[in-house]
Amino acid sequence: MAYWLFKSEPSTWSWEMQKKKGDAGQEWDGVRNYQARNNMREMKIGDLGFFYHSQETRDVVGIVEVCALAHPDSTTDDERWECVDIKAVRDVPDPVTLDAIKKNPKLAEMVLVKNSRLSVQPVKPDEWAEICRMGGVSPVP
DNA sequence: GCCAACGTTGGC
DNA sequence: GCCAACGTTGGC
Repeated sequence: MAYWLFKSEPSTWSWEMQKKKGDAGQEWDGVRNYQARNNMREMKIGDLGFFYHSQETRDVVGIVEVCALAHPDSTTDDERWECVDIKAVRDVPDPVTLDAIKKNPKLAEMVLVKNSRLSVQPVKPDEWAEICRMGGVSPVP
């Protein structure tokens, strides 16, 4: 079981939109970055991820689960780009802001802090637990 | 809205 | 294979 973080601008694809998809899930399309794609290729069914809103509120607002392995991205004919499907699992009752993450020494090594531009990134188990604690959500759905 | 950081592209 | 130019992202 691995942990991840998915970043999205709410104006493009928000947590509300993701939740409306329910258990059907949604493909995480539009990624045009090799590192992000490679991360998606590593994902397994049942892996969990944070849903992070960039640009506007800059916070972790939800938890998602990988529900389809990497497959060709339906929004392009370019074979290089693949994506997984994810479904919303639950809200984070107390959204964890980037600010709070940066202030927490335990989270100083997070990719979110070190490489803010990577849109799909791995999260370490202890980072997962810490953010769940801060967000008031159980680390296991 | 600005700009730094980063990734990608393409000429050589 | 290098590197300059360019485009994009995302924090501020």
